[in-house]
Amino acid sequence: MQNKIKVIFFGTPKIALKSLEYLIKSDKIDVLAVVTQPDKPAGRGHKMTMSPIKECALTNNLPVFQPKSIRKEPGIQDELRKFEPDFFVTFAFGQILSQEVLDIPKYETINLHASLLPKYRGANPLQRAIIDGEKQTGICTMITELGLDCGDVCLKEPIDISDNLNCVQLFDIVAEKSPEMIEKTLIGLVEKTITPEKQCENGVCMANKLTKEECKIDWSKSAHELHNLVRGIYQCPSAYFNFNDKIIKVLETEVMGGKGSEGEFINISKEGVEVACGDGSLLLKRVKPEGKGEMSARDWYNGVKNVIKGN
RNA sequence: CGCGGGGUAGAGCAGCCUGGUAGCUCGUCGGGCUCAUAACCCGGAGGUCGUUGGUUCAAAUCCAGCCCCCGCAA
Repeated sequence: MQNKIKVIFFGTPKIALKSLEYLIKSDKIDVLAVVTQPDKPAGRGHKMTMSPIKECALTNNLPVFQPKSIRKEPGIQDELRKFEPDFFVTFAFGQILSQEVLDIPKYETINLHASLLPKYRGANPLQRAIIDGEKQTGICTMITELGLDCGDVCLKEPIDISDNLNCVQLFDIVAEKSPEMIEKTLIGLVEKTITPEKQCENGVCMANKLTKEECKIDWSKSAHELHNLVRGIYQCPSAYFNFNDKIIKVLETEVMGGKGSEGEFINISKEGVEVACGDGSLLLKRVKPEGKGEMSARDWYNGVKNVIKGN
């Protein structure tokens, strides 16, 4: 290949960071600019915080654009057009593009989506796949079209989900595998060795945003379902239940076969606290009570016993 | 100045309001019981109560400052 492929990278959270870094270092790709979400007040104290992608762009002296909504800001669109990019690359950007935006690059806009399309289109594909107990998910690169994750698929790579894999581990796997897939897709499209394929419309399902209600543990559900929920939303934002008016986040569990009334602590052991569910029981191994750090469920119970006695 | 919880033995907590011998569960060490045990019984070690200063005859406890950890919200 004679010339580097000129791209503008659209992304926001950490999962896309390795991809951006990789493309910047690549000798086949030239990253011209970065588009990311505006800085926002975040965290305790509401300090203004920039996205991980912006930080990376700044340290690499790349121009950064932060539209509130790229669709509604023709000024920024014009700026991007001036770079004469070959491609736009989007990865967890967090905004919907418009046709005017899609028309800017010489070739296409490609998007990376972490599911085996057409399954799990939308906001939370990784977490949804685990919550649903899927044994496999994957990563797709695709041609971006106006609908949500509905464009033709370029490359597809499956990822197995083992029984105890949590979403943070899965994020890491996706973050790790994505960079090369993006590069391959770009090169493949330029050299016409990749033919994008239409998605089969039969298997479409959506990965909707998680609601707060979904994150609360309902002990009438089966131990399997709850185990999947716990690992599916591990640390972000974590499944929880209430105890003594405190939120107790559950970080690690194991499915057991114990019996008892739903929500009852049926056994305390070195391994943790076993709680009866609608079907089977769930062994809580690691928890994080409100205001406290992460601890083993056994330690938590040791402390909480005191308070119950005191009441 | 977004709202809030917390820092006490290796771990998790109580005690603080109403100052006066620092306690509980677990772990650990030693001993006992037992065919055996992660179960039970007996005993031991282990804490300048985050830090600095103030009030007091006396501060984990009251007051002020500082450091650190975390939940909500965004």
